[in-house]
This record gives sequence, C-alpha cells and structure tokens, in this order.
Amino acid sequence: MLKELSERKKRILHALVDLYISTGLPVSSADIQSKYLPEVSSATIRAELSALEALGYIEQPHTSAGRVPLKDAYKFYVDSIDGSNASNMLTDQETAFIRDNFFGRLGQIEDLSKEAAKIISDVTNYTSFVVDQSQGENVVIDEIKLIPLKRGKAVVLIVTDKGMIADKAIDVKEDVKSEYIDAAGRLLNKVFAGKTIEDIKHFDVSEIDAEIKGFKDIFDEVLGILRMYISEHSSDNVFVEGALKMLDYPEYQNIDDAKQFLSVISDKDAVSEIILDDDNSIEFTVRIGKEDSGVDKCAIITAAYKVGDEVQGKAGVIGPERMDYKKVISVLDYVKKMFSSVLGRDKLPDPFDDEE
Amino acid sequence: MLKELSERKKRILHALVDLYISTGLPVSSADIQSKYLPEVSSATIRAELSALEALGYIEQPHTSAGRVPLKDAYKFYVDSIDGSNASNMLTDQETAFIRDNFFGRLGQIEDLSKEAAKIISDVTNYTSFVVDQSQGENVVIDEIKLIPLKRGKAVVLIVTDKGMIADKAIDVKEDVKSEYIDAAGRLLNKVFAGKTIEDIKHFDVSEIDAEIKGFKDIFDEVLGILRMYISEHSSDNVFVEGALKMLDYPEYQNIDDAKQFLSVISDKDAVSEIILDDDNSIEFTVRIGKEDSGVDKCAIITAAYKVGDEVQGKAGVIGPERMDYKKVISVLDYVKKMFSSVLGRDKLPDPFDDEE
DNA sequence: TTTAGCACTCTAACCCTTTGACTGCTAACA
DNA sequence: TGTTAGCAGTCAAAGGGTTAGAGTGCTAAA
Repeated sequence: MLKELSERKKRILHALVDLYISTGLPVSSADIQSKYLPEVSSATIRAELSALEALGYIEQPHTSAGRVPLKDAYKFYVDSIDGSNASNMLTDQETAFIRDNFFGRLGQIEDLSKEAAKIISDVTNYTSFVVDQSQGENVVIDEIKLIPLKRGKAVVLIVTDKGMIADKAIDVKEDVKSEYIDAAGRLLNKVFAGKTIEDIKHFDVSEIDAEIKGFKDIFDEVLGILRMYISEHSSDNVFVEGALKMLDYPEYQNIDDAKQFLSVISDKDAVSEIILDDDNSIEFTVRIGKEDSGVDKCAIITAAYKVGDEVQGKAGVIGPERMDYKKVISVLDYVKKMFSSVLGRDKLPDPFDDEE
Repeated sequence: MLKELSERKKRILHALVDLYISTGLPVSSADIQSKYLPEVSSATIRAELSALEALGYIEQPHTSAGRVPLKDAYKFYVDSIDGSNASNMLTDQETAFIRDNFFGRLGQIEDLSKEAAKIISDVTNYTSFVVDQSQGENVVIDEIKLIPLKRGKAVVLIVTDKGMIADKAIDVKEDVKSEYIDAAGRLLNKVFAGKTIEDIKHFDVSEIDAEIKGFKDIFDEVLGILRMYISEHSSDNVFVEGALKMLDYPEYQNIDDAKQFLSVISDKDAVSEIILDDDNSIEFTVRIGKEDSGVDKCAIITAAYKVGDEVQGKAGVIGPERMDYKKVISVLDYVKKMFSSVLGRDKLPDPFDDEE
C-alpha cells in the first residue's frame, strides 16, 4: 500500500499537508503552486493531485473544492519530519522557557509531571498529558515511619526508593505509649521493608498472624493505606493540561464534539488507557484519528521518557489531526531530554547547575 | 421598587417563570392562559404582561415574541418557594440516594466535600461546588516534625489542630547528623508552634535571625512550605463537579460562552472568589446573573453549612438563570442537614446508625 | 510531458418572500 | 370599570432563487 511516491508527488503532498495545517482549509492546486512549486504550473499539480487522490492520500470535500489530507497523508508527513533534526524547530525563547520552568521546580515527581504537562501545553497550544509510570509495581518500600502526634493520632509515612508514596493520619488509641508505637514501627518495617508493591498485592496476612497480634489495629491501617495506593494510584499519576485549548480550533466549534472530547479528557482512567495502550518500547508514537477511543478527529503524539533503558512515563499532546507536528515533536523531544536529565542526572546539552 | 403585585399578577408572573424554566422559550399570553389561567382570556393576560413589563419583571426579545423573565422575576419566583416547605420536593429515592452516599463515605473532610459536590451535581444535574472553610486562617500550628530519611532527605510534617496541612520532602545535606535535625526541629517548634496561619503571614524573619543562623537552610525550606500553603491552600478546598453538564443546556450551546464558563469554573481561585464573597451569615443565597464574575447568564445558589453556629463551608449549584430552583433549594437544604449531622453528630430527622 | 485556456460544478453569500407566532389596540360587552 | 373578541401590525425564522467565485477536469497545443 505504501508504494514509493515520485519525488514531485512527495513535495506536493508535503506542501499540501503543510498548508492545510496552517490554514485548516482545503488546499487548491494554485496554493501549492504559488507557495511551494512555482516552477511547474497549477495544471501539472492538478494532475498530480488527481493521482494522489487515487492513491488514497487526499480527498475533495466536494467537486469544486481543494484537497484535504487523509490519514495516510499525515502519516507520510510525520514520517518525513521524525527522522530529521526535530529540535531545532524551537526558538531560543522556547527552549529557554522549557528549561527554566523545568528546573525552577525542584522536587517531587508529581510536581514535575504536572509542570511538564503545563509546559508542553503552553508551548504547543494543544492539550497535553503526562502519565507517570515510575511509581509502578516494582517500587521498593524502603522504610515505614510511624510518627505519634497528639490526641491519639499518628502519621504513617511510607518511603520508597522513588520517594514517598503515602502519608496518612491514622487513629491510635489515645493512651498508647510511645514505646508501643516504636515497636509497631519496627514490626511494620520487618514485614514490609524491601518488598515491592507487586509483593504487597499477593501478601498473605495469615503468615505472620502471630507476630502482629498486639498491633493488629495499626497493622490493618497500614495495609489499608497500601491497598488504597495500589487501587487508586493508577489515576493519580495522570496529568492533563490545557483541555480547553482544544475549543479554540475550528474542528471543535461543534458543541457536541467539544463535550465528547472534554468528557474523555477529564476522565483520567480513560486518558491513561488511551495513552498507555501502545507499545512501550517505541519512543515516539503518532496516532491519527483513533476512532475507538472517543477522541476521533484527534491526533495523539506520545513520547516515552526514560532513565537509562527504563521507561519512566509518557508525555504527549492531543490535538486536531491538522496539528503542527513539527513543533509538537520538537517540544516533546526536548521535554524528553529534560526528564531524563532531571530524573537520571544525565548531562544536558546546555550547561546548568544541579548537584547530586 | 418591590411594590406589591396584585394576586393575579403574581399568579401570571409565577406561571411565566414556571413555563420558561421548563421550556426555555419565550412565553406567550396564550401559553399562560391555556395552562395556568383558563378562567381569563389571553387578552387579559396580555394586558397584565404589559404591566409586568413596565414594572421591569419581564421583557420581550423582540416585538412579536413572548415574554422572558428578568432578574426580578426570578427573585420573585425564588422568594415564593424559599418560605414554603422546600424539602418535600425530593422523592424518596432522591433523599435515600443522598443519605446513602453521604454515609457510605466515612472520613476526611476533603473526601466528604468532594462526595457532597458529586451528589449535588448528580441529583440536580447542574454544576455544583463545595468550598470547605473549616481549614481557614485561624488554624493553629500544633507541632512541626522533622523526620530524617535516607539519602539526605527529610520530611517536614506540619501538624495543626485541624489535622495535617503539609508534608513535603526536603533536601538536607547528606552528612548531617540526626542531632542536628533534632535541634532544628526544636527550633522550628519554638518559632512556629502555637502560631496561626494568619500570624505566619506577617511573620518577620529578622526578629529571630540570630537563632536560626545554623539552621538557615532547613528554616527557609519550612517557611517556604508554609508560604506555599498560605498562597495555594485557598484552591485546595474547592471542589467542583459536573462542570460539563452546563453544556447540555441551550444557554451554553454557543462555544464561546461555554468556553468562558468552563475556564472560570475550572479555575478554583475564581470559583472560591465567586462563592465566598457574599455574606457569611446568610444561610441561603441566590444570585442571578452576576455580571462581573465571568459567569453571567448564570444563577448561583449557595448554602452555608454549619456546625453549631460556625460556618464550616459552602455548598451550591451554578446553572442557567432558568434553573429548577425548587429542586436545587431542596437538595441543598437536605445536604446542609447531612453536613451538620456528619460533622457535628447532630440528630437527623431520619433514623440511621452512626456511632460516635 | 507540460501548459494555457475554457467549460463546468458546487458552495457560500445574499436578498427577497412567505409563514406563523405574537402582540397591541379598539370596540363591544357585562 | 374591567374583560373579551377580533383584527391589524410586527418581526424572526425559514425557504427559495440568484449570483459570485473558487477550483476542478478536460482538451488541444507546445
């Protein structure tokens, strides 16, 4: 199906997508001729367009209209940029903006993900998302801290190799001694430290039943917190920004489409399903017009960010099919580097101060 | 301005608002006559409508159209229900739904607020909000805990009389001794314990400059966390549900209005500003067509929920002016009771089990 | 193979007319 | 004096016809 096109056909197809991306209007042979191929006549281009239409790359909304790209045309277009030097599409201001915002935020992976989503949306003007997968099932519990407060409360801190995953206040009996809490803490560490989330899932309480007798209440609370984390965490690590920006594009001037889009995008489970269902090993994914997801008429560009060889999460953009792919890919590429840099303390191309 | 209307004018005005609420279309004299006042002719009603128009209650979109209610008409309409027995508007299913959902959730005030917002939106089919004010500026800091972790990190816990307000990981130098952390903790408590959030706002660092010398880094981090809390917390306790439901109403079929509405409603600061700027002492507020807030064309109904005499927060609905006021007021009234009941452990009209 | 020229097609915009839903007014009536 | 029936007047919305113009496909010549 993807038969090799002649060089001129390629140029024409590329020009057509380019024009359509910037205007959103059907592209005529004259447009292409005047702005991209002045050396041939519009009649020639018309003939080529006819051929491209027969090949299924483009179509006419009606007989006397220009051509509009179809999925294959976008795919062709995306392929033609992916290989090239994407990141120099960004202006110096833009890279500076991204970098400054990225390093302005220290700290938690959550803040970082959220910030990244905001940055991507700000720079591209499309809806963006970040799914953080770093806190997955192979997070190892380093330590559990039990800190007694006043009034019969205590705080449980669960510290992992990737940071903190939970901090909840629980009730303990008002009159409990601090030695008791300490003992409970030691027991909890004995039981949980070194285990992964995956381990906890299949955890069998009866095995250690005898030991925990005296600390049943506290033990159950902690187990409850861990279980909660396992069941709820999947939606906690999805960050969507700029959902309303989609309404600026003519594709979404129809209120029903807009509503459909917004309701999908504000459902974090749905978002994470859409994002995560493609192959983890591919660094860039571009999907155009995904019908079954509830966000048809959309293109989704995803980049996996890694530390070393391990995928830590995905960041991406969701926008109209007619999207500024070059820019989006450039931005995602740069953000990807930022992520690797911050998370893995790699060297960055630009000099900056960040001590470990 | 609120001159007393004749009984017939009242009936006609009430009928007109009723009809307009259910259809959303301008109401003609014949509509009112056939469905509400068959004993007089449409001509008579026309004469009355003319009078009501002169009084500023209603208007015609254009000469040959029916009448549409203006703000005063809605106010009149709302007044006419507020006094009556509002809560029997709800079906048994509805009260059961509210009650079950309310008590199904135990626990944190945040979960409760969020759940309440969801319930209100589900039952009324409008956008709802809950603002929790129980964690205001007179929260007293009980204690600050500094807990050292591995790898040069430490956790700061700020405990208040109302619960925990912050728990952030901070960096400390890798080689710092635990005595140092303890000392820093003692200093922090000396400085902050017993103070309110309000106090912190006007806190003058220079006063205690000498003492904190050795702990400057940690001290600054904690102060940063507190400042962050002060500046950001106002948006943490605003819960909005069902924002997209507004798009179902014909008033918001225009994409620009919809966008305007959504952008206001998804900005929590803006929401809390809109909600909180009216008098705290009034238990029910109905505002119709608030121009300056960015959500004109909307009516906002707010109920303050209390424990004892103290306002704990506000819950409400934001919807088209043409809103089912009776139902909304009934729902809010019932939710109000639920809140008082759960938070204050009052007695409820219905029997249910809730042990202290 | 490319090009210029031309006839053809189809949408979008515009204007004009018609329709029908209301009202306001008036004259008659209780 | 208040109410009503009847009727003329008004206006928005819908329908229909025309025009303008943007673009194409085709053809014949270069």
